Amino acid sequence: MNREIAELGRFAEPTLYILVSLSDGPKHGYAIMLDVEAISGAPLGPGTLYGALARMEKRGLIEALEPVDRRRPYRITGLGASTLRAQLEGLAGFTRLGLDRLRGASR
Amino acid sequence: MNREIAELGRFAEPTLYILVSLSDGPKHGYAIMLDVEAISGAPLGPGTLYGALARMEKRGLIEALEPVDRRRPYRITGLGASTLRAQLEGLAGFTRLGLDRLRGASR
DNA sequence: GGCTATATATCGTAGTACGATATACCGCAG
DNA sequence: CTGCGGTATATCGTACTACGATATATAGCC
Repeated sequence: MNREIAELGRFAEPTLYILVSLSDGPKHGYAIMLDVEAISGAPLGPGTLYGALARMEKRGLIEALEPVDRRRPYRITGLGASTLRAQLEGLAGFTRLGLDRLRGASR
Repeated sequence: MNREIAELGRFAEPTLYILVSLSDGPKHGYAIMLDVEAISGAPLGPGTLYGALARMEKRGLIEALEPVDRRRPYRITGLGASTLRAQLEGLAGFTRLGLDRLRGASR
């Protein structure tokens, strides 16, 4: 049986990682990069991060706080938190279903 | 407090849904479409499906079986199954962490 | 014979991830 | 005091992808 593991390409979906990172409390971009890399294993480069942050702010998922020194912190909004919760619960159900099926509990 | 929920754009990531669908047993494209729509709620159109199937076969995650009538069934490979398991376990850990942080259990 | 469901396939567009690159400041070792 | 590595933000370009729209063909049914 094959024990190799392939990458699924673009599954990273930085938005969810960033939201989870910010659900811990406000952070600035560079801190989010380090946090996401710590919890996901995969590095989150600036090209991915700042594009995602701009999009998320435009959508009202996060909001920018007053800059401190060179840092531009972001905070998760109510919409961001409820969206994150809904997405995570959906994902949790999906992973449960998937793992059940893999265990052959379909019949 | 805002109770709205926003869509996260492209998070659907059909690859995982297709792998979960096939972990139930071999299926042909149209059956996968119906199955994925049933378990995810969101419809999976042919444009997304067949492109993803071709990519997945090229990557060795699934393999094509002998066509029966007009149906072209696919089966998940060993690599596909171990990849799916690893991805789901990673996702399960991530959702747990995220929901814990949302509950404020970080300290 | 026409409508709906089954079934696969392709094209185009818009959007996105991500590496690469650039800039600037800070602390510190040498 | 100079160079280097870490901190911090920003942008550009490329390649990839999701997904709606469209096309085609068959089978069953009313």
